[in-house]
Amino acid sequence: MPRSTSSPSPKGGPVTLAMVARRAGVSPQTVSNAINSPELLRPETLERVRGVIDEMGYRPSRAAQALRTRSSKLIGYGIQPVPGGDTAPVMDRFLHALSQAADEAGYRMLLFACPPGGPSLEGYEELLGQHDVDGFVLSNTARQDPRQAWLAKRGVPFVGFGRMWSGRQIGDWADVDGASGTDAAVEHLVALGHRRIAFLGWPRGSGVGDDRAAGWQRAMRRHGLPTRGRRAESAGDVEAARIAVKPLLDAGATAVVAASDTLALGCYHALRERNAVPGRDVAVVGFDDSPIAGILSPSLSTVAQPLEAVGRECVRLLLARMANPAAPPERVLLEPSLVVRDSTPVPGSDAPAL
Amino acid sequence: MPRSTSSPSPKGGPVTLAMVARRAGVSPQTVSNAINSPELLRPETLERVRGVIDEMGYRPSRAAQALRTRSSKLIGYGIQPVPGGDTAPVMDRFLHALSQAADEAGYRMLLFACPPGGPSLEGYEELLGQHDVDGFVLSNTARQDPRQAWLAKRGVPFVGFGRMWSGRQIGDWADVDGASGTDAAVEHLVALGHRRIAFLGWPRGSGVGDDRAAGWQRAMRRHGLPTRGRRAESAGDVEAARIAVKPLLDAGATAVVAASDTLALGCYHALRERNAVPGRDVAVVGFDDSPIAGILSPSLSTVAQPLEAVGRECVRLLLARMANPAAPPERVLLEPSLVVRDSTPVPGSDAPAL
DNA sequence: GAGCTTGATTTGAGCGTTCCAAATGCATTG
DNA sequence: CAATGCATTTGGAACGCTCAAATCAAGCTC
Repeated sequence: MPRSTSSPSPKGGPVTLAMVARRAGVSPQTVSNAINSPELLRPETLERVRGVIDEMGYRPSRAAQALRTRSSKLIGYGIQPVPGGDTAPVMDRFLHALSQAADEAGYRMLLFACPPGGPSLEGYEELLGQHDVDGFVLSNTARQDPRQAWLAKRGVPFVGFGRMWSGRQIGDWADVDGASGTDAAVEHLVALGHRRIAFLGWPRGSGVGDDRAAGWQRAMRRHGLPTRGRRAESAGDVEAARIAVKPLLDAGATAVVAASDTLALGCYHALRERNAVPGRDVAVVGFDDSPIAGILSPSLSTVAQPLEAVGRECVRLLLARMANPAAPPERVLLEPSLVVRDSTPVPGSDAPAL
Repeated sequence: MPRSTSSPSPKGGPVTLAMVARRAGVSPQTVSNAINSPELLRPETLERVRGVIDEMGYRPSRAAQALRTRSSKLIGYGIQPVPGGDTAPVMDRFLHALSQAADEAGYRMLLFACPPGGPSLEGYEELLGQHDVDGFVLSNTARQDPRQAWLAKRGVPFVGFGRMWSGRQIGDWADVDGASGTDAAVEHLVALGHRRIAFLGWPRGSGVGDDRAAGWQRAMRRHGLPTRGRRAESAGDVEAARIAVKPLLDAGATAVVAASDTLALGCYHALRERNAVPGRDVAVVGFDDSPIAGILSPSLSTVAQPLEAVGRECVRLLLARMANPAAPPERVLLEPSLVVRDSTPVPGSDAPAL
């Protein structure tokens, strides 16, 4: 039964609460209550008012609500230009999840274009017009960055996607348990019979990278497998990875766990160089499940982050914080999941065609 | 000279216009004018008021402004979940450009999470709370979709990223001249000495795909090169492309222009299959300059869309439309640019190492 | 010096909503 | 019958800002 939706635009202005009230023969406050506290109205009044609301196509003005209630129902999100571009898809999915979760809670995401070259705090000062947003979602919060402290001091509720790896922990966050992901990757490879499992990561000191390395190390230890000489570090690009992984292959690794899909791709290149086939000769596992993972040939097994869940958690944490600013900080660690593809073929399945 | 920025949060509420007025010894309206129409004030008054504004850290309340001026300074943008994921980086960059351009004009981007499975119009009805946004940016407007008509009827200003290929043209848009991009690709290949240049595209009927095909065809004709048997169509995924391109290679094509980087990748696979090397044996040009283009080996020459410019244009067109709703529609076509990489080596440069 | 223009500032009202306190009706009760 | 309780509804007032019109002080003209 489609609502009438009589076109309201040709008329003068938009339909206001007062117009609805007049038409329904009640006071404006009653209409307001019909929307915000229906339980206060007598059922028959409620029904009548609702009927008029529908009939007139009334929508409360967000601006007026925001002014009166001091709540804009907006959540800020600072997007940063991604230089390499390889994490863009990840952030895109995250943003989507965030937006969806926010919508479901009656909130909207408001974008703040952080200028390239890091979130200059000076800009933030100007950027965040006090009342504009009810809360903030920060991403890439790996390291202590000034934004947290700044927002905390301002009393603006915020939540981070990502732990803080250095400095004092401030505020709530949701993050993905990277160690658990690489642990699962090792577990998977061990089950396939691998024992010489190497790790290709980023230089130490990056919290995210160290976390992922730790999961590999932990799982290796658990299985009594040696980690010495099985770990290499590389910059984030394909070429650096190709070079960095060589010693690991020379040392006879039969499997490589990489800290990112891009690094895994470097590994592919290194293998091709020596006429070896990823998946057949050496197993490779990436991290992030970026679009390239599915596109590579052979397709790349990788650790997928539960971005939808992270988005939901971020919104949940943020709303909780807004409801109770004094509550103790809450931190959520989510489990990633291993996506098995052709670069780690399970025995019995067809070897990947090259 | 850093502004004082005395922390305003410990105080009671936020600083209001009236407080500033009282402190500066002027009327509220004068403070308002100091911000919105500085030229109305006597220079010395202006300076004094500005001093107090800075000193108190005053920021106008967007909510109150929006209520009074009936303009939220918000631009809506419907983000859709990208299924394949390979255009995500493109849209991510576009969104970024959009946000940046909007910021510079004093606007902010508000995200609408379009539910997966197409923009259900019913949802839009609920989604767009009349006053919420001043205007709308639509993307993926390739085909006539109901949103345009709906927004037009509602009197909501909007601009599309992408022409409408079917149906009546409605409203303003900015788009990238795909034909010009593939034309340039052919031009480049011809300059390298190629004559048997094939085109690998999507099935006919997709406006964007036909546009890109047309550019290839046009350039081929211009050079008196035959196009018969040099064109293949494929679904958008790598595997389909790998298969679809085979006949073109069999027919002796020395170069392939693809309608997307993903299709180009399929082409890479097909070449590898026959022990040919992209760039050395057969030149390949993609479209979109997605992250994979730079990551592939050999790196992929591709046509890059000027997304930053498109973003700026979208904002410009939208603002113009809002300023003058009755103006005739304006449409802008932007030139993409060819990014030459190793898959189309220029003579004299090193052949790409495999 | 009366009248007119110009420039600078103030006054009053209202944007559309929700909060607060008070009023209304009506049944129950001392 | 007056008093009490409860459920339902109402009347201002206020949120912080800007628009339109009014005021005030000079500066000019004749």
